[in-house]
Parts: sequence; C-alpha cells; structure tokens
Amino acid sequence: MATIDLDRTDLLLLAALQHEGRLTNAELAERVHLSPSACLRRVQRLERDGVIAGYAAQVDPERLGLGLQAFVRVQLVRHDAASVAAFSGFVEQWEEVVACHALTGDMDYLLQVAVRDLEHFSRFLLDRLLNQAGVADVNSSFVLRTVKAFRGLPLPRG
Amino acid sequence: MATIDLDRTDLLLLAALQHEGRLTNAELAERVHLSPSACLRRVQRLERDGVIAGYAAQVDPERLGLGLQAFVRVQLVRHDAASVAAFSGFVEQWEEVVACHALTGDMDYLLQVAVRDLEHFSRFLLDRLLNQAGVADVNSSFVLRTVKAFRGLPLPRG
DNA sequence: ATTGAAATGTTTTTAAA
DNA sequence: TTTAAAAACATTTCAAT
Repeated sequence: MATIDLDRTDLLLLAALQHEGRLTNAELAERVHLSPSACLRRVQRLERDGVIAGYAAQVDPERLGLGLQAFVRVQLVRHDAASVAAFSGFVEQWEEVVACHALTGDMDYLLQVAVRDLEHFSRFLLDRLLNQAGVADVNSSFVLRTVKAFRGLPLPRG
Repeated sequence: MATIDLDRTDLLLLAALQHEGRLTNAELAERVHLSPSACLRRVQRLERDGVIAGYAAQVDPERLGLGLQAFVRVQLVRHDAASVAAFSGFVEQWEEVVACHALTGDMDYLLQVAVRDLEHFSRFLLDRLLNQAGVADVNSSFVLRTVKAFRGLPLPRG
C-alpha cells in the first residue's frame, strides 16, 4: 500500500507538476508526449493513489511581512501519551509553527516557525511554547540564509 | 520592495490557493465574491508582484519510496567565502537534500534530507557530506513522526 | 484604479470509436 | 489510444463606477 509503481511517464508528470503545479493538461500532455486524454487519466490516477496529495501556491514569506524564520528544538518534561497528545494539539493550533517533526536524538521535536520579527518570536516563545506546553528545554536557531529552498522531492530515475 | 499591501480579498485568495493551488479561476472568483475577470487580475497581480512565487504539486514521499527523512546539522571546518560557496554548491546539487538553511547558533547549517532507507542515508553521509564538503561536524536526527506538515504560511488577518 | 458583463478563444471532459 | 463533440473555463475588451 505504501510504494506505487511509477513508469517513466509518471515520473515526468510528477517532475513537471512539482515545479509548475498549474500547467494545463494540454501543455502537460505535450511535454510528456501523450495525448491530452491519456495524460489527464494518468494525472487523475496519481491523485487518486495519493502520489499527488494536493496542489499549493508557494507564497513568499517576506512579502507577507514574515521576515524571520526559526528552527526550534524542543524537549518535553514528560513523554507519556497525554503529554505528547497535548503538545501535538498545541502545535497544531499555533499558526506560527509551519511544520513540526518528532525526532530521534536528545531533542524530541523540531519546530519550523515563521514570524514577523524578533519581538513576535519572543511572544511566541514566552506566551505559547514555554507557557502552556509541558516543555523542559528549548533551543532556537534563526535562519540567516536559505541555501536551498524546497523545490520538490527527488524522483527515482525512470 | 519587500512587503506589499494586501487587502482582505487578496488574503482570501492566498488562503484558498495555498491549500488548493489548482482551483479554477471561476471557483476562486465565487469564493471571494468577485467576478471572474476581477479575480483573475488580482491573482495575476499577486503572481507578478512575487507574492505567489509559483505552484507545486505536493508529492507523498512514502509513495515514491522515500521512507526516511532526516534533519542533519552541519558545522564547517572553515567559514571563509570559498568554503561556504563550495558547500552551498554541493548542497545545491545533492538531490537528497530537499532544503538547506544557514543558521545562527553553534551549527552552521540545517539540511533536510529525504532518502529511501538507512542504507541510502549512510551512503549520503559517507560518500557525500563527510567526503567532499569541508565538514567539521555532523549531527543527524531522523523523523519519527510528522506532527504538523507544512500547509502554507500564516496569513495576517484581513 | 478596480470592477462586472459580454464576447471570444482555449481547455477540459465525456463518450464513442 | 485517439477522435470529436459538449461543457466548462480563461482571457480580453469595454463600459461603468
């Protein structure tokens, strides 16, 4: 149920749509040397099978006034199911947290945070993270430069 | 040049397109209570102004066979311009690295890595990161669970 | 400067070959 | 897989606010 058989053409479609998610079916068909109807059916299959989970506009955080990005490593006081569930619930509703992963290693969670500025970050840290969430330890690093922005997953070679 | 004035309608458009990047202009127009032509012009303006940087299909790594995600913190041996440029160049071309940020703190870089399995990760670490890249120290953490997947940036309230 | 309505050309989608 | 027709859609123009 996890992995799915993808042929060369599927990979071409995914490569195209990862970078240009609003390509028309007609243009897509041309690029992969398929008729529009055949192309459409393949894309719909990729969507149905969950290979393509959705489509998203990529918004520039700077132009929204979100000038500061941070990675925050978090360790919880306790690791019982209730504590973990509570923390997950908080993270889910805190809009400043754009992504959160549970990790191996000495820090339990890595939060990716997008805020306007240091003051906004400070309020996030004090009012939210350190206040309500059963947090034992926190370690914040700020993004100085994005060396490589996410531009899609690596695709197996066809 | 950085921030841009966005009214309530722009924010509604961004909110919609961040989650459903392939909404038709007609549907989009209905949702924000605008005529299709007015809606189209606004979306095109957001694209021209760089607020919308692009559109991307969101692909499920599991279904591609990328079952292991890791965050790798990296410290370089030296920090002169040449070392930094060389490292950035490597990171850019290593397809396993899906994102890379230069950070404040004692570790210089945070790499987000997507690989098939531990063996693949091991090869990435030994053949690439520790081999060619002027790396002094590396600290890897593996993703146990995605608590909150990226689902778009928080938008200011209209 | 931004909008809505109508007209036009394109794309998607269905159904049939 | 392709073709052809129908429906839905994007896009332009233009007049109005």
